[in-house]
Amino acid sequence: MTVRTRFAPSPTGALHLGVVRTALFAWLLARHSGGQFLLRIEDTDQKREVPGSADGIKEALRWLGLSWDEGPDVEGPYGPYIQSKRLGIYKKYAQELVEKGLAYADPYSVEELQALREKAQAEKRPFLYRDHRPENPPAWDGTQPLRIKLEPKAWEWDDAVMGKVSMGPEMIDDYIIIKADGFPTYNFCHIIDDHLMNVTHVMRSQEFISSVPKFLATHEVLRWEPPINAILPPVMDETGRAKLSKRKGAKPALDYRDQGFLPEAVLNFMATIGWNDGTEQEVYTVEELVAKFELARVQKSGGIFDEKRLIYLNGVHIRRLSLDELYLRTEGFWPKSAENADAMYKRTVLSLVHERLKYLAELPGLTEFFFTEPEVKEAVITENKQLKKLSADERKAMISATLNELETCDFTEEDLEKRLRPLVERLNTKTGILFGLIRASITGSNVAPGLFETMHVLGPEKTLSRLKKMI
RNA sequence: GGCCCCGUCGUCCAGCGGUCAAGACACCGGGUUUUCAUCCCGGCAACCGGGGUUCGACUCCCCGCGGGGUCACCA
Repeated sequence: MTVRTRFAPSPTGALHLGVVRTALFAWLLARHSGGQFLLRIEDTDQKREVPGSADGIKEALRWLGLSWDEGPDVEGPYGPYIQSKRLGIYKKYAQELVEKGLAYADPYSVEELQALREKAQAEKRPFLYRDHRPENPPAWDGTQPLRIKLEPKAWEWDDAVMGKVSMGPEMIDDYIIIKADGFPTYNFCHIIDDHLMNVTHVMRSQEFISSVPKFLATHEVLRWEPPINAILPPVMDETGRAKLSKRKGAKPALDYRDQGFLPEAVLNFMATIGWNDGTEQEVYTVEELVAKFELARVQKSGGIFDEKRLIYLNGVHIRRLSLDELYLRTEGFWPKSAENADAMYKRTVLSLVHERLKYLAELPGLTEFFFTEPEVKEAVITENKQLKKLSADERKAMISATLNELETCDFTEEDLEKRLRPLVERLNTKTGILFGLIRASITGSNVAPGLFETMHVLGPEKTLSRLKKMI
């Protein structure tokens, strides 16, 4: 049996990382088993649809490399893969159920229903629609909601992640399969699609677990064999008190791209919330994830989204990149002042900050002074515990001596070191002080790459003029 | 509230009846170093509680407690 999984988002806004994790696990299972991964757009709620968000979702998936074998833009044998284009299919199945007496029109108004619900709540008992099933329902003319008739019974099933799960008959009720606007509900049409598209493993996040009996019962009514269900543990926000959601401020996935997070790092991070391979390995390439992923090792308990860990992993993945590869990825992240800079020069600058980068948006802050004259603020001196002890005259004297020494320097790293180290002794000071002063002068910062390499890359002209400016 | 799921360091997690309860992130020390970062050493820190079962429970069972989810013409 070929494994077929799917990711079926609603185009109601940007994709956030909690949802990405669901997509990732489905994708990993398909890729691991050499099966197929489908993308299906579930746009049956016209009111909530956000124009353009389906494109945003696809863009995010492409950025992450979660490629789909069938879906919008990649037609396959079971298309279309957009639910609003499949309305006829759902209607056909609905009609069949009506004819068999397995579905019926709902005669109640929204208000009447609401009143019944409130009454039940006031009496502290669960509301069940089936207690109010109309005895002689009106013929379904398509303007009333259509309900499926489900037999109330207890269900027990095997979930690929949670194991044995059971729920009582109160979890089953006649639910709406076609809304008054003619669109099907998720509960109904996703089952039809998953079946028709031969999806073998259906992954859903934990919020759906109590709906599973409903899905199973629907399969029974349709006389279909249900797929393997897998409930994924929730990803919680940093407070640990709520599921990650855009309402709670989860950032869109593409924000991470714009911050300069690498897709492989994001995938690595998300995969290890709720899954591990049982070894001590923490850093994975995407290929390794594909090779090692298995549903059986997916955790039952939820995990917190700890961005610090993502940042750490991103740094690891950046360091693993070759300089050439990293350079390719930095496009769009350089400071404005680097706009017309020479590619070779930028590449060299990049080599100096390669292992310091945690995410690419840090690039301007780390490299700006290589491209434009830094402003040396007073604070750079006063906030440096070594330099603030120096008087202005002492500083001038040191810089003068440095300028003097560098006059005949060829500005190779070796020569710079050969000149400046002895100067420390001659000036009767400490390396931290002299080098710190030079660094502040030429970079405008107390934090920068190694001094000699920085001076070498900057070259004699800029270095000397910046030093002179300090006097 | 009913129902359901979950419960190991602050965080991600290993463990699957017998371990000094491992690793990583974060944090704190120390080393390397001209700063930062990297790298290397070290430290802090956990089995929710109570009952069982057992020669022996983090591991199995029950009851609490805690957290999350769900009870829509949303997905």
